[in-house]
Formats: sequence, C-alpha cells, structure tokens
Amino acid sequence: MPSQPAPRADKRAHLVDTALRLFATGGYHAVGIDRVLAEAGVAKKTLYAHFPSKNALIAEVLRERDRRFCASLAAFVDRRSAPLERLAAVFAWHRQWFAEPGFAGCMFLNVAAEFHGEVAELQRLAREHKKAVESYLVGLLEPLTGIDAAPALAADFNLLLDGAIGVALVSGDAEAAERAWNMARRLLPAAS
Amino acid sequence: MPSQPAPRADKRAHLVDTALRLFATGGYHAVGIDRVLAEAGVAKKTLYAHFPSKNALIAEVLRERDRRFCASLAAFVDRRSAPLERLAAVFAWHRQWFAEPGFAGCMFLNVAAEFHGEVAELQRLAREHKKAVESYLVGLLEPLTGIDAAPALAADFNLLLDGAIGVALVSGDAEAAERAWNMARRLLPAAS
DNA sequence: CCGATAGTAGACAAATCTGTCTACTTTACT
DNA sequence: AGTAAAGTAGACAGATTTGTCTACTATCGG
Repeated sequence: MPSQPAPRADKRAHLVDTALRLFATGGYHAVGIDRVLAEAGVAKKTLYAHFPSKNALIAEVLRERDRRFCASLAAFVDRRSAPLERLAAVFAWHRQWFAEPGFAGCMFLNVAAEFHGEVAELQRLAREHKKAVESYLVGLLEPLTGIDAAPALAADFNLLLDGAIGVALVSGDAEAAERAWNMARRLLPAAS
Repeated sequence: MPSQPAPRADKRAHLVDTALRLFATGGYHAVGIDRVLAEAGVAKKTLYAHFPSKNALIAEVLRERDRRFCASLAAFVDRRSAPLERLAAVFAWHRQWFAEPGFAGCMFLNVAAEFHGEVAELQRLAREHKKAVESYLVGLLEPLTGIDAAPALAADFNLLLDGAIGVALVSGDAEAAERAWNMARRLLPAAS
C-alpha cells in the first residue's frame, strides 16, 4: 500500500499549534502571518501550500481549539463519577483556565467579536463550538434533572459559562467561575 | 466674555460619533482611520489635531459609549417605578439592544478581546464600564434584597448580562436576554 | 478689514499586511 | 542511486496601515 502520499504533514500541525498559541493571546488581526511563521520556524511557502489564506488557517486553528477544549474538559470531568461533581468540574475547569498566565478570553467569542458576520465560516465555527459545549452540558445534567429539564438548564449553564468568561476577561478575576457555579447550583431543581 | 475660544469643537463630536458607529459594527482593527475620516467627511489633519493617535480616539469612543449606554439604560429603567420592574427593565433593554440590526457585541468586551492587556488604558476603560454597570445594579437591587445582599447579587447579575451578550453575539439570538432574566428571577431571595 | 484659528484636500513617509514566486535544499520512497 | 515531493529563505508585488506635512480656504473676533 502507498501508506501516506504526503509524509510532511507534521509541519502543518506545528504551524497550527503555533498559530493557535499566538492568536489566542494576541488576537487575530493583531498577529500577522509573518509573526506566526517566524515563531514556528516555517517558510511562508509552506503555509500557503497547506492553507489558501490566513482565514483558512484561522478556521483550522478554531477546529483544533475545539478538539483540545473538548478533550481537556472531558478528561477533567471524567476524573469524577458522581453526577453533581462532574457538573461542578466543568466550572472548576474554567476556573483553572482563567487563571492560566496568558488567558485572553474564549477564542470563539473573540473571533465573533473581531470578524462578526463578515467571515461566515468563522462565525459558523464559533456557533458550533458553543453548541457542542451546550450538548455536553445536556449529558451531564440528565442524571441530575431528568431528560426533560436538561436541555433548558444546559442553555442556562452555557450562558453562565460565557458570562464567567466575559467577567474573567475584563476584570482578570478567575473567581468568576466560582460565582457562576454558585449560581448554577442554586438553579438546580433539588440538589445541595 | 470671550464665550468659546474653540468654536469648531463640533467636528470632534462628529468624529467620535462616526468612529463609535464604525468601530461598534466593524471592530477596532478591521476599521481603519481612513474609513472613519471618509465616512465622517473630516480631514485627517483635523483628527490628529484632536487626538494624538488612533488608540486615543478609541479611548474617547469608549468614554462616549459608556455615557450613552448609561444614559439610555437609566432612561429606560426610569420609565418604571416598581423595583422588580425596574430590574426587569435592565434585561429588557439588553434584549432590545441585541435585536438591533448592527448588533456586534459589547464594545468593552470586544476591546478587551482585541487588545487584551497591550493597551492598558483601553483595558481600564472596559473594567470601569463593567464596574459602573454593576454599581447601577446594586442600586436597583437594594430595594428588593436589602443593602447587605445587593452587592453579591449585582455581581451575579452582571455576569448574567455578560453571558447574555456572549450568547447573543455568537448565536445571534436576542432571546438570550430573556433567558438571563429568567435565571435572575430564580436567584432573587423571595420574589415572584 | 485683517489676522488668527480651524478646517480641507491630499501627497508623502515608513511600516506592515497578505499572498506569490524563484532558486535552492532536504527528505523519503522506490 | 535517483527522482519527486516537500521545505527553506527571502525577494517581490500590491495593498493598506498610522501618522506627518504642505498648501490652500473659510470663518470669526476685534
């Protein structure tokens, strides 16, 4: 079998990894292609061999960010077994995230803020990510609230998480995650 | 009396007004100085006679946005007299805002997302705006919850509003404001 | 009426941005 | 070993960015 016809695909991953880090902490417009290339140690031609444009790179960065976000969150949650603790872990995970040194908000909220509407693909990726988080919350809520009440509460909790992100971004206060969790607990039907 | 030594100060206001509109719907990096000047019908030299840099213009835009935001919200709230209705009006005002055609999120959250940390002045203005909103919420909550419980609930409600802004921005759903208000009601100590 | 002030129009500088292209080098599979 | 794919370095084009500067014009107070 011909195995891989494109064996140099690790450069692409490194490029996306570097771009992810720089865009996350520096913003999409403020960080230029040349900066990403210099930091990654990759030639400009290689970038445009893998992606047709900067926006296409940003789109791939968002897809990668979504993968890492979901994987990291799920791993953190799966260290707990009790349903209420698993739900609490979502907020605790956010709290850790906010306290990271280079925290600069949610890449999906930020992309919506910077490109809002102009680039439909990026807007779509942002919407899909938030939808994925909400669906994940539904699964965590079902054991606690039953299958009927879970979707509405998941939307509520999703809003709480976005609110915590906004507060943490502007005020720099990682405790926003705890504030959101305290509100979430009070909104649960009949738990401690 | 010498009345006004600088009678041509209305150009400045027009400049800020145009910049406010364009930055709000187009983003800070994406909208260039030339675009603002063309739209305002003002010469470049006039801009730099009033402001030392683009960032200084952005700072003034944020100050103006804070003034208008607070004035518009207060006027909307003051049409009600019952404390609970006045509080509900805050969320209803946000709902109207989200449904406006060019809605593109909160200019203060967005400035934090685009410049996060680099430009200390802009970050400070964002933080102060959110603090002002929270203080306003304290005043609305005191008649409902007493003077002791109000500050903590105001911080909670502020987080709810930021969450609604985030959800509305990404999903385009103005109903996020109602969702936030329904959560807020459930968090009030002893109201309907 | 006249001079100072504030404005316009727009050229210009210097940097920076995305994206293309040429020439050379490394890598890997057969 | 040799060939084809993939990467590097970097010049280059063309547009766009912020900010400065020159020359001209309108307006207003005294």
